[in-house]
Amino acid sequence: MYAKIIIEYPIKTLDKCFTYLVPPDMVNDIKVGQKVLVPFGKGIVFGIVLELTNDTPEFETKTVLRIDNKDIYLNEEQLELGKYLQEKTLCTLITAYQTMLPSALKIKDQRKSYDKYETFYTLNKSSVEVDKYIRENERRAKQVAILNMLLKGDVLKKEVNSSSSKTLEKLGLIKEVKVKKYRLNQANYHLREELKLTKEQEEAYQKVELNKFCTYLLQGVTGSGKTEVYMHLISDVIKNKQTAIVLVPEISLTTQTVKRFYDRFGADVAVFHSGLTPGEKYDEYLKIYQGKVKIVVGTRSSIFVPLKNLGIIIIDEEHSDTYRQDANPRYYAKDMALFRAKYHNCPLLLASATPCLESRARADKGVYKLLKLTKRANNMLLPEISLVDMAEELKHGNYLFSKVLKDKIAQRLENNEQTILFLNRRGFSTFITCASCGYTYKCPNCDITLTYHKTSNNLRCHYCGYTVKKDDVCPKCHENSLNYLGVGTQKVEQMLNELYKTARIIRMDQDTTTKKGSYQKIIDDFADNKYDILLGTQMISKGLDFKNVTLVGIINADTSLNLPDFRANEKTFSLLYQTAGRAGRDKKKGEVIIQTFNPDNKVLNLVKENDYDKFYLYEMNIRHKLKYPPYTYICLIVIKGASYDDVAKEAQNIKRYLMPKLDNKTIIYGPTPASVFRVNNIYHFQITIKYTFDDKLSMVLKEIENMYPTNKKIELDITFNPARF
DNA sequence: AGCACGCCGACT
DNA sequence: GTCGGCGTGCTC
Repeated sequence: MYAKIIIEYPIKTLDKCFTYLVPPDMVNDIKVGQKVLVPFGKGIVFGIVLELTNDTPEFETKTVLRIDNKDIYLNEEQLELGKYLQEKTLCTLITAYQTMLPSALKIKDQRKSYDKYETFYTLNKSSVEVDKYIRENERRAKQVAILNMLLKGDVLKKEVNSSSSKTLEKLGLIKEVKVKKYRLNQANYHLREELKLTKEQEEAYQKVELNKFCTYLLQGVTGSGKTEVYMHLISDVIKNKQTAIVLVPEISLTTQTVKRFYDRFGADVAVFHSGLTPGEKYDEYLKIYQGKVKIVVGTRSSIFVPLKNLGIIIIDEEHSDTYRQDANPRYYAKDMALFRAKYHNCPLLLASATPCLESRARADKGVYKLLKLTKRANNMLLPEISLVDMAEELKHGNYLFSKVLKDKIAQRLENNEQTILFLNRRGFSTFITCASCGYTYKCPNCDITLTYHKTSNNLRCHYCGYTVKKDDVCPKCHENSLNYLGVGTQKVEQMLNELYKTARIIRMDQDTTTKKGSYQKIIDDFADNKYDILLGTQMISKGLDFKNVTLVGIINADTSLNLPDFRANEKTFSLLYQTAGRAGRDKKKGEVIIQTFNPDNKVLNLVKENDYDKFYLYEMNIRHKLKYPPYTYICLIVIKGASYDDVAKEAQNIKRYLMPKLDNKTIIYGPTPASVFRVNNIYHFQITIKYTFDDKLSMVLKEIENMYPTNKKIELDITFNPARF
């Protein structure tokens, strides 16, 4: 018997099978998907068995040395999924499989075992015999005590370890047993009954057909109770003896959701995310692998968990960027979800208050089934939203806080109600804004914000390469206020403290949430009314549910609007819409104040109207005109290297190579300096490909990748459907 | 990735 | 004349 094996090195030239002889004594044990040790070149490497065959190869073979872990291997679905991942991202197959495994099971991991055991004492004789011994040895109090404990159940050895226990062991009355210990203690939960669905929820729930593949898009306004719909569906799935995956954008931002899953399904739930230690992840993986849990709630990589009999896959906040991995392999969890849902012939449910345009467009075309929740549960009212012109406020000396926002905050303090203030953090790229009127430079061709390049003092569009010189004064208001300074949360916090001396303010940003659990503490404390004002960045916009918050203030709405990204509108709408949704989640109606230098901006006015569908139609129109997704697909090639000249030259070469080989409807932009042009002295250029249909693309890109195999001067990164470019 | 083979420059 | 630079090519 021979085994076809891929080996551990993630190198393009090694991305193929090598054939090894399976020694006779291994024939019964070896399985496809197992990790094995094989001689390779001068050394010994790990590999994964992809195929077993009895055909004798025409060349000399070496022999498989041993199976690394007989019991844990990739099942048939995982092997298929890996191939799909490879196809989708152009990574090596071994990288694909590595990506699917927890680090403890990754091939390079040298540790022998992550298994932990605990030793218990258990009775080794019948209770009758033990009773007899107790009666005959009443004087031996210690021994009797131990035996009495053991009659009630097994006891941890270390709790009773003594000369007495050793004696009992020698007498054969008790014995040691080793039990696998799971690192994660089961979370505390209080099982709760299912809530009754509202009429709308019930309708959505009824429309999802189990045991049949179909993608659904559940579009529900903030507070409409999407989670409750998931629960009911999962409940049915469990009754069918099937399993479920729920993807959430970021565990730490969704603790409230996760808790609800525990409270509803208890020990059937496993949580999977990057915050777990390798050992914890290994344990959770094992539980899933052995079928001990039925529901996995987790972040992006959880889409790979080896649950069998999937009955439903749910992607919560489906518009979130976190479902795209921005390191190799650059996969999109949604693609993987689609594959698995098809494989198991089960529904895939995408859900969001603000679906990404691609999803919503597919729902419009009937590719996805659209389910809508238009009302908040418990008859909560949607908040009232108003825009404030900061250029006007600035004239009256109101910097950072408008008069109306200041007044409203004061009002809440008086009424013992809470306020959330949202500070739109700026991105990593530098763009120029006029501090007095809010003007930003835009590309006339691509309608995106121009990026500032300090060295040449000009502004460039990194989509098409359009360049202009930076003016000394603002071209719109002629003030000398063009700058690229942002405001930090600390500065805002300081100002708040000065404005409201007695208010209890808590800040939540990267600085205050790095410690484990600190995020949760802030959330809990705020929920307990220990603070009046919560000031934060992006991380406060999602999923939080505070009953007493009646005011949400958005300090600087424009920042995300000006991101040099064709999705800037979509991001802004989604962010502001979701943030606004934090207000008025109980009886009291909420209010939202959005501060902006662009009060006439269409997107902001659509946020004000609180109407996703209107925004969708507006934005689709723009996307259509400029040929952006969902009307096209985007593929991004980033060319990286230490030498500016080499990178620029090779980028040109790649473009020249691509031009004649692609479909004539496919458009190639660039090469242009990437939005982040220089990082650690590595220069980045990018080529953008816009296509609607191009069956040659994938093949041509593979050719290009092969043109730079071991060339250390140039590195390529290819991303399909990038989050931004 | 690692390692061998191989063909040109500055050294005891 | 040799030692060693890293470009190229192979690994079942």
